[in-house]
Amino acid sequence: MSTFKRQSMNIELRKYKLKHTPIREELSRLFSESPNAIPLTEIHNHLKNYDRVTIYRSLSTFTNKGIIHKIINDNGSVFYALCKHECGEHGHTHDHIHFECNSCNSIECIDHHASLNINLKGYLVEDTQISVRGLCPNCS
Amino acid sequence: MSTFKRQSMNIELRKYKLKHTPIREELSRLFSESPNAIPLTEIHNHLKNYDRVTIYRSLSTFTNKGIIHKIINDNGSVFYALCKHECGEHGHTHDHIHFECNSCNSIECIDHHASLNINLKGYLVEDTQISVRGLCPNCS
DNA sequence: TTAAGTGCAAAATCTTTGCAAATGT
DNA sequence: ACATTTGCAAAGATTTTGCACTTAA
Repeated sequence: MSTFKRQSMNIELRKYKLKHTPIREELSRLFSESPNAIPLTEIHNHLKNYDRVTIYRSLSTFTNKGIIHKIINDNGSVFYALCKHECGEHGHTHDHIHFECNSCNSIECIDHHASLNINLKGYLVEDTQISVRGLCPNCS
Repeated sequence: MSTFKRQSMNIELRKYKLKHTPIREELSRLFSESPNAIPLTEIHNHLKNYDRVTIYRSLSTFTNKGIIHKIINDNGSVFYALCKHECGEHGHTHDHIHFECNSCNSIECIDHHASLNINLKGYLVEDTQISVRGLCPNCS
C-alpha cells in the first residue's frame, strides 16, 4: 500500500480536454496497466467507490473521445479496451482482431493486417472485423 | 392478402421433437421467409399477440435445438437467423460471415470458406468469426 | 468564477424465474 | 392422460435521465 502520490497517467487527459478527476485517473490507470480488454463487471468491481452512473458516463466519455472502445462478445458480455491507433472524436478506426480465450475468457486486441480475401459480389465492403476464439498463450 | 391456409412450414418442428404450437409456427414462417437475420425488435413486433416471455422462451428453445442462432452486433443489438448447416442440440457450427449493411442495417449470413491467413504465435485458434460492414446489394 | 463532472433518485429497458392454467400429442 | 408449453406477475439486471451539488481549472 504505497502512500506515494501517483504520477503521470499513461492516458493524457489534458490532451483530450478532459478534466483531471479521481475516477478518470483510476480508469486511466486500469486501462494502462491491463494488456487485455477489461470486462465491464471488473471495471465496476475496481471502482466500487464510485457511482455506477458516473462509471457509465466516464466510459462513454472515453469512448467518444476515441480513448477506448467497447467490445461485445458472442454472449453479449461487455468489455472495454484501449484504442491503439488513430481513433478520435471523429470516429474509431481499428485494424486489430479480437482474440477471446475459451479458458480464461480474456479478450485481447491483436494488431494484425489481415490478408483477407473476401470476394462478395454486389456488396461494398467498408470494414472487416475478425474475432478469434481459442486458447491464449497463458492457457495453451 | 391470401386467405389460403399456409402449408408445410420449412422448419420441421417434429424433427426436433418440438410441439406444434401457434407461436412456433409463426416463428418458423418468419425465419423461413426472411433471407436476412431478423432483429429481435422485429420479432417482437411480428408476435405482438404473444407474451414476451413466450417469445424469449421460444427463441431460446430454437437456439438450443440448433435451428437458429443469435447474433449481437457492435451496438449490442440482437438478431436471430436460421442455421444453415449441421447445428444441433450438441452445439452450433457456423462457417459463414455476417454482413451488416451500414445503410439499411440488415444483417445477412453469407456462406464463405474464408481463406484467412492468421498467424498467431502462441495462440491456439479454434474458431474464427468474420463480420463485415458496408453496403448490401440493395443499398449500393 | 463557472463550466464540467458527480451522486442520488428514479425511470426505462430488457431478460429471467416461479407457478398455475392451458394445450398438443 | 400427461408432459410440455404458455401467460401472468414479479423479480433481476442493466443502462439512461433529470436535477441539484460539487469540483477542477
